[in-house]
Amino acid sequence: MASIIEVARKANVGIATVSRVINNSGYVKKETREKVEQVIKEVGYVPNEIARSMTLQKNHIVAFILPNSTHLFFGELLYFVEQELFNYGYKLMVCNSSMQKEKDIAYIDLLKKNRVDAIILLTNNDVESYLDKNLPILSFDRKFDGIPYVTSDNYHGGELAAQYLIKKGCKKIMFIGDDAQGLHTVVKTEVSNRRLGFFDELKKQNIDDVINVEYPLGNYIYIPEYVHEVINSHPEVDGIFCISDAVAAEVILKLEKNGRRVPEDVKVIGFDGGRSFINLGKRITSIGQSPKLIAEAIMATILKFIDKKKAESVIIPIYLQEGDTA
Amino acid sequence: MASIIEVARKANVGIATVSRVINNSGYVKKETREKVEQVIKEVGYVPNEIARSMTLQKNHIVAFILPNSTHLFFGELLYFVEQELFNYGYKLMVCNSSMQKEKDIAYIDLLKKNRVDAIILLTNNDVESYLDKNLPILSFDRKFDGIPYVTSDNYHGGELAAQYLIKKGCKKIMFIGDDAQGLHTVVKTEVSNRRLGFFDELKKQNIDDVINVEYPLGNYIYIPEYVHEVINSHPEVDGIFCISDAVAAEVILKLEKNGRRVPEDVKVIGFDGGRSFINLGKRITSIGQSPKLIAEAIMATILKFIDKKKAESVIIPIYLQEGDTA
DNA sequence: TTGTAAGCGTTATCAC
DNA sequence: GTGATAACGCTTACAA
Repeated sequence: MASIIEVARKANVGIATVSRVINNSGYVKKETREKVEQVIKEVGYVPNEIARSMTLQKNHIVAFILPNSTHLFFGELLYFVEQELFNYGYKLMVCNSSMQKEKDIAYIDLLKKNRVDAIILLTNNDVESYLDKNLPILSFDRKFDGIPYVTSDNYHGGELAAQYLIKKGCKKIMFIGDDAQGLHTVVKTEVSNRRLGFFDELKKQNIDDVINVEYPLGNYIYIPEYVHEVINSHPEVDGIFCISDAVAAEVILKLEKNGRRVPEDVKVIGFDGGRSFINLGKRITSIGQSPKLIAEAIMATILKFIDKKKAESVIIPIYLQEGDTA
Repeated sequence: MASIIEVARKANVGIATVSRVINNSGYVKKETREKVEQVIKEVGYVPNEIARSMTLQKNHIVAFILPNSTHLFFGELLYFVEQELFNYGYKLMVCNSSMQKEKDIAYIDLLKKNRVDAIILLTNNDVESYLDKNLPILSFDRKFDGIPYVTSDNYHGGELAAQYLIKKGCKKIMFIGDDAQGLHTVVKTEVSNRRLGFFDELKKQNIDDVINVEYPLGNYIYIPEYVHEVINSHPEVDGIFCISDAVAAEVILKLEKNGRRVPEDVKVIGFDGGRSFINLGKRITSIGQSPKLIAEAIMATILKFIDKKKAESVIIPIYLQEGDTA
């Protein structure tokens, strides 16, 4: 494949001139430029980004490490992140960890070697010790020491969920989630604030007797069997807040299988929003996160990294998304 | 950041020796190796992949250009492709074209500059003239001149759909799809074989009077309003094959809104399978494609590119996935 | 076993 | 305006 040297030779100019032409930098006489451009076309020259990255110490690649791009919300976030990056001339490398800590780590190592311009990290694993503080890493939904993060306003989301269930007349309330604030898992995630906001708001409204069902993090979708048993053993419950729409969907399915109508008998509200509306059944009432706003905040953080400015953590507003289940 | 030279100096060896150590290549005396490894740890040296790519003319990056990673089937395919690549030591760059031809082209250009080791192309746009035949490009579901492709056995899928509807007793049958074989769109896709196999099989079973509803490709999800009108104007139809599960979902929703029960009054069968099962309503009966098998075939093709062997096109088997709608 | 040096394809500095 | 040339960090003959 033709290199800049070949172009320079055929155009009877120095390589610096060719470089100036392709980058539109510095002064080049009009005729020289035209001559060079013609040769470029003739030999089908395409600049080599790898060599460019080498000199510039910058490859315009950003990596996104996430548990699973097929998870509806994560996948949507991925899409918007890619759009933002494209608009700013960056490419996206996708790294599915499949929830495995070893894969998180393998990817972090890999990306260090690849000198990517930034890493977006979305994980529930305790990888703090692998995170170089002066590497351009930002995290979504997780706090790691010295690493800026972007997250939705999970606490307020919890409050909204509580308010909504109460407004709808629920008396006996339950929370179901795979998040454990250190009880079962090591890492404390921002997601646990959903539960905190929810419980705080209930207390504020004088509801203390709330059933809290937590279980160790799995694959974000399926719920351990015993959780369903717990639900069944509480027929008095008439309002449930689930940590995600995926969990809400599972819960609703089981409730209806056991003859309890949603929302007539039990109201269920989830978290995430967006695409949970695209399905053949009920639309899940949910606390919505905006993947677009989140992607924009992530991009802004990355640009700060690139400008060598200090990046602050950001909290993105959430909203209630009314559906058919609460 | 420390380079190989710094390590060499501090370990009192040549850079070639350091290179041998980090790549486990060639002979290195045990003590020398240990000394070098110790220095590497001390200075926190991480090999620079960019420089490595430069020398090796190979960057271990594969790019996947696709319309939209949030599309359920595409997203799932993306996930499996990434897994395959990871297992073989390759990284994945994701390029969402959002169905826009200009973005397809922009990405193809970008990837030429980046000298990626392979490009997986999934598009409905006519980008043939931008496809360098000696570039390592493979396509999914589309035939481009001189480019190997991987696709599901769409034709047989169509046949299966026909057989199933007939078996279920359907008499008046309709096909709905956004694929146009040149009627509306420029590119002939492999997907059009779904329709061909379907019609051929019906004819074989002496059903000739089939209603064919086609419309220009949109975003894979929403259907033009007039299609719904066509459906309504044919109350005699009792079996519908839709080009995808996304389309089937739309169709089922509208049918039920208009008081026609699925599958009691009308049986509907889609195409894609897999995740359409995860929702709060009926599971769509579908002709399933296996993203895992497809990803494996794609990986095999990429390995052929890398080995400079000739890559043949591959057709992946499909299967019937019974659900609640037919 | 190990070290030297060429080469990979750019950009940028500095003369001219 | 333009052209040498160093530098980026690595791999790999080739020599020792």
